[in-house]
Amino acid sequence: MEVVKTKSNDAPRSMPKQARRKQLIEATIKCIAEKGLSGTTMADVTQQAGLSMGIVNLHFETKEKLLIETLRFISTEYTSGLTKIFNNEKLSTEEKITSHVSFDFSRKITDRNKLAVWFAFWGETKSRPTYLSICADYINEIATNLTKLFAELKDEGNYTSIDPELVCVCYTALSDGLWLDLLVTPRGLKPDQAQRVAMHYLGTQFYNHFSAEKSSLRRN
Amino acid sequence: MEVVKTKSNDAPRSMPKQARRKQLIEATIKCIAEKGLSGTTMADVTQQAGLSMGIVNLHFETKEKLLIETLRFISTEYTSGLTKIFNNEKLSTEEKITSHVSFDFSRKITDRNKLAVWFAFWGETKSRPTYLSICADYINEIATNLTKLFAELKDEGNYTSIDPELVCVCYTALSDGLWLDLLVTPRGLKPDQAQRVAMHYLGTQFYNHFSAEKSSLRRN
DNA sequence: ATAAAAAATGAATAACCATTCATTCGGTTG
DNA sequence: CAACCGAATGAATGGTTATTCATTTTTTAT
Repeated sequence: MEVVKTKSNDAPRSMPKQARRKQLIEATIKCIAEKGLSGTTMADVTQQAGLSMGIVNLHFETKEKLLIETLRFISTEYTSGLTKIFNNEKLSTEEKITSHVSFDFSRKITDRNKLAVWFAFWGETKSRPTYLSICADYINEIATNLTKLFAELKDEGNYTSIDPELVCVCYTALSDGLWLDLLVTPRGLKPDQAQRVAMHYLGTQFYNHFSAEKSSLRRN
Repeated sequence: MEVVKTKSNDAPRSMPKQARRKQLIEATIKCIAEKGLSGTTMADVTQQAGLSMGIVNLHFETKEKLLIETLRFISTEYTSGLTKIFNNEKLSTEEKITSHVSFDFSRKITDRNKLAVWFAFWGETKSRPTYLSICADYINEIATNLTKLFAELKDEGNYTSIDPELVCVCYTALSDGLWLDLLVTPRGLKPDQAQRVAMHYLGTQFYNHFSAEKSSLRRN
């Protein structure tokens, strides 16, 4: 058990409250991965968290709000990771792009529980526009940033026939598809192989920067 | 109303029975698209079909079985379309590949209702392996066929450094990601633009066959 | 035309599940 | 130590929904 320091009178109660919320969100992620979005009940979540039935309504008011906060949680985790890379002054354009790709296929992001949550929500966006509205902003921001990076690298490398926007759309769709692959066929591609596939595509565009020499699927 | 000929005594009752099943499956597709997998009730489906409550249990025994048959229906529709192309003796390898891509982004396949069903099920595969097992066979078959086509085109065009398997994985992930895009942001890419993105990638591999001249996103 | 069989209906049932709230718990304060 | 207060509990509630099946309607066979 953690000992929570309540000496300070600035944020005494809010800290433990946030911790509870995070605990419940993490329980929710696990439940969605194990039982699906439709199969996840309040009883499941609270039991997974080792707490009692009423706790979710106490902290989130409603099941739907818990789900929304869960989606927001993984969205924020993803976006903030990428924003950090994009704003890192120490990295060159090329390094930012490779960092972006590495992040996309890092353990944190390709965790199958989280991927299950992503796709559970994507599968419901048509019927529940709220889910989409949570992600819409970050999707646009990431696309804008990534397109900028591709445009910069195009200039730096004197590539003439590259369409940065097209490359961004293509890369984004490719990584979405690779995530789906990682989720549904865990016996197939492994994250590092998926990353190599993504780099293989970027290698076709920025051939002087991302050599395709080692992008084979068959690797020791 | 259709007039069903029941003269023949070989398959008299089975025809109308199949028709009912198809009617219910189509109602299910619409409901899943409109209300999500978790939000789709028996009452919704039967009402959508203009029939009475008990009808699903009569024809499918159980809700779960209806869902499984619905997934099987769209899987079969997709696979049989591709198989027809692959087995069409009149088409050259190049034509088979372009037909494959055209099919992937045809109206029939990019119908947002059907895409919603696809991703609704993908979002639940981790918790319900049955859903995956329905698709596992066809996924493998399609990958095998497509890899073969890429290998053939590689030989025909004397491309030296192409890895057909890698290209197949990359193309497949790319089209999955583009479908997701078509589903969640219908204001964004249109099917024909998505198809151009897919061809843009193939153009990077088979540059002598699939010219990249008109793969820009911005098109009248 | 009539009987028999099949298909369809929809009210009733039973299971499930989100939410509520009276009560308990644990810690802080005076 | 006693009074207080927010956090947590979990049994009870009420709404929802899959499934059943006795009855009705339609089709087929004689």
